[in-house]
Amino acid sequence: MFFGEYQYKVDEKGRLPLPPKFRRDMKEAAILTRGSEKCVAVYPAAEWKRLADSLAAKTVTSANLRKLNRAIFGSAFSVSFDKQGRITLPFPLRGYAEIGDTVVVVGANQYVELWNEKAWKEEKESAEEQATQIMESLGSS
Amino acid sequence: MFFGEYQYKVDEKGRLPLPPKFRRDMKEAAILTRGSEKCVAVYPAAEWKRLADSLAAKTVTSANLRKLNRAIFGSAFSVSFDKQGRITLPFPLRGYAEIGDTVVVVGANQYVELWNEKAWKEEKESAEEQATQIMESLGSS
DNA sequence: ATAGAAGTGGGGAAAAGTGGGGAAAAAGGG
DNA sequence: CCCTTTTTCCCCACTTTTCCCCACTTCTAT
Repeated sequence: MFFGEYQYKVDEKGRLPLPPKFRRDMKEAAILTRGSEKCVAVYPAAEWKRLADSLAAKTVTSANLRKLNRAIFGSAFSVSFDKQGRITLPFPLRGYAEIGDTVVVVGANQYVELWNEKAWKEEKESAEEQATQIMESLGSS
Repeated sequence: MFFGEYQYKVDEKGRLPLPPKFRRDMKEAAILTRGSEKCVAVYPAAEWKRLADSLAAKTVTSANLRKLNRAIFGSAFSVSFDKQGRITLPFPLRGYAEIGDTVVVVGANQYVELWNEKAWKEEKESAEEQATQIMESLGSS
């Protein structure tokens, strides 16, 4: 389970550390992919496999399956940690989430998200605003 | 399992590299054929055999199946890697996918696709859109 | 105050990307 | 059928990028 919010620098080589607690749950490797919002999603290998399998199990037309494969696998990258516990952010993802020389690492229960500092601030505000409503509607079901 | 998105140059001789990780899963050779969308599909030999067998298993009476066979096998090329890990893109396929002097190599789980840069950008957007819908419907389960 | 852990930066070796030359093979014409 | 021309394939060389390792600084906890 991942939670908390951390800010780090991204160095000139595109490297960024993950919090030690997160690292331990990622073992040696992690899968990065595009998040639904403008961020990068980081999955532990096992969690990624679970997600990929559940998508593969979904019955869709073959044309849709191809599209789905492209969306899921096309933007996925496997990364490993160096001796300092850093990962290197692949260029396409870095561009997509518009991450410059700083990054916000956010725990999101089953996985982790990487955000542009400014984008995260905005998302956070809107999330806090809506969280109350969502929790109330959840409670009534 | 193939994933990720990589951009390479195609040199004057029609050669292009594949990512080292992909190469390792292709052993010595690969099969190229027309993709269903405007791209080139790259199969590892084993995966290609699986595909060919599954087609052979169907009853040959259907005219449509014969057409399919011609389309798939007629435009299939076996290619090998040179010492630098490159393949040579056969001219007919290069023309079909309209691949110029740059190419985008996309992992799509069981196989790999080669795209014209611009065409991939468009396909990617529509794939993302659709994937979001499917994933959200999955999320409720 | 000190020791350990974590964040940050950079240098060097190895791997990967890119381009081109030459030999062998194939194709074509006399 | 042989010779010439063209194409293909293999190999070599250079450049760029990546990865691994080391070192320094900062923060925290005892």
